[in-house]
Amino acid sequence: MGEGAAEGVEELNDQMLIRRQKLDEWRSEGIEPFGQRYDRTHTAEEIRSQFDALEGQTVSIAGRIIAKRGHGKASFADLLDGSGTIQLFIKVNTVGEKLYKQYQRLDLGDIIGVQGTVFRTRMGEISVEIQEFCMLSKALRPLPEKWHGLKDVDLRYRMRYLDLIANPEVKEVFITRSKIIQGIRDFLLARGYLEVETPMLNVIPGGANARPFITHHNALDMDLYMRIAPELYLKRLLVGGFEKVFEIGKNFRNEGISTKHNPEYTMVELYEAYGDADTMMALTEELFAHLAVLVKGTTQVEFQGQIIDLAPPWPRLPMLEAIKQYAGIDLEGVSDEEAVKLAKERGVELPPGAGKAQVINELFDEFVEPELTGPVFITEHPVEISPLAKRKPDKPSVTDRFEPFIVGWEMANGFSELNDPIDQKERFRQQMEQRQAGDDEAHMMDEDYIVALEHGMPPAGGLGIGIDRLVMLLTDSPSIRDVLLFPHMRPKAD
RNA sequence: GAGCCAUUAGCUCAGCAGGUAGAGCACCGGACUUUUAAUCCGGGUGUCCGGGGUUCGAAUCCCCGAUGGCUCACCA
Repeated sequence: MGEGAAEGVEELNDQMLIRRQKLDEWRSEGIEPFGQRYDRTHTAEEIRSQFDALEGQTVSIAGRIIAKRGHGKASFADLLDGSGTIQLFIKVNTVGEKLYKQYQRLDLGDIIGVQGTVFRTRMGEISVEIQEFCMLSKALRPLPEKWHGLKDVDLRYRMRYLDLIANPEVKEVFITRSKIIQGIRDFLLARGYLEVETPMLNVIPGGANARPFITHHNALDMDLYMRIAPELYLKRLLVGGFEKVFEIGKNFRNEGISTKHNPEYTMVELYEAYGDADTMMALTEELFAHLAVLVKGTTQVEFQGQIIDLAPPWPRLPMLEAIKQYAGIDLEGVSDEEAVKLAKERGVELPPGAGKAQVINELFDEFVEPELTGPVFITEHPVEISPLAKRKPDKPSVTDRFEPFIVGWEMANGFSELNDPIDQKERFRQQMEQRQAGDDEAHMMDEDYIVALEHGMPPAGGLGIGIDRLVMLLTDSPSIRDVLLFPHMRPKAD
């Protein structure tokens, strides 16, 4: 991308040519259209909110011209800055012929600095009457259409800056995203958590069942993996004596792209020594409700027409009970063979060699998950699909794990952390078997992590929350691309 | 990865019983000293996504490809 333009291969359309001509006109008058620092006294929003104090005063503002309305010897324009828009007014007998002519040369999209007087027009619009203005940046390409905005989703994602200019509501989503992430950080810091950073380049990718991206380190001449989760590093920190840690950052998973999946996505993972799954469920409820109030002012959240109340406490539903309830199949005490038979009777496809754990997983995904408007905690996942979670003391075939579901999506994942190194090694061994059987998402063996556990890790609760989905929920965005500034796109080949 | 749909001017979209393209905004020229989707007069600025094919003739029909959207599959 950009090669063509850089080499001047790209053809200029009439509007681009005219804007380049205007660039030359500015320069022929000794004015550099790509200007310097500009000291503003106010933003557009401040002028509007502080109008009573500012009326008749001289202010300096800066921004992008997004509309012009000419009336011969007087003109109006709309100036957009980071706070919003403000109307500009200019009269030839105030500024003189020369400046007025220069004003008329301005194109939509140009960025200017304005010194002028605050006043209200006959129609009641708070405005700034230009006394002086200067060029800060010349726009060499036209903006998208003012009324319909930029609709082409391909262009919106590829040229997000235009989307942000043309569709102001898009900005709001990303402001909310920032508030949510800051809200999570504040919430955890206030509870004594320490924010840490762990490697994104991994020798052994762990902490999740997923296919990783592979990259290469030249000096070491070795392949490295982009992390699929920070979990195993964060738990090493529990061994080291940090008792409450969290990390906010990207995970990378080499899997499909959809309205709910982007190859790189943002997670918060946190671990609390001496806690357990119950500690984490309580924290999850509180955090979600807190964030909803922070960005919406209420725990009642509307998503695509349905109202979800995030106020704690959320119901807890063991996986087998959920399957009984939604699929009408009771797997309690059922053998592997019987479980597989029951699933096949319901038309569920299973990989060869699947056992009861896979049956539970498949039945849950197919019959239960879409029904979970929630919020609800699904608990007691089979040990086979939870290789890093502690077993329930009274029920060793399942783990002390939970996943909150809202609007049918898995929003997070948490459990009491497995701190028995011998059990952990055995779990890894089973994962390796699955790997050898062709499951390339099964966990890899991490001997170094076992060694860490052998030094003693306190019992702990752990939690990972998919921040993108959380932002989707709280901004009523149906696609993950709407909450990512630059979602992954194929390069445009032409 | 599979299916369906889309791609026409800078932007938003018409045009698709096959006769080489139109509108609004933007842009260009002109008028206009309080407009706000300003208005009025004049001007269409185009690789109809790309490449083949059918046809006297293709934006339109067929095939291949590119990109995007949705659905499904895998996952969070």
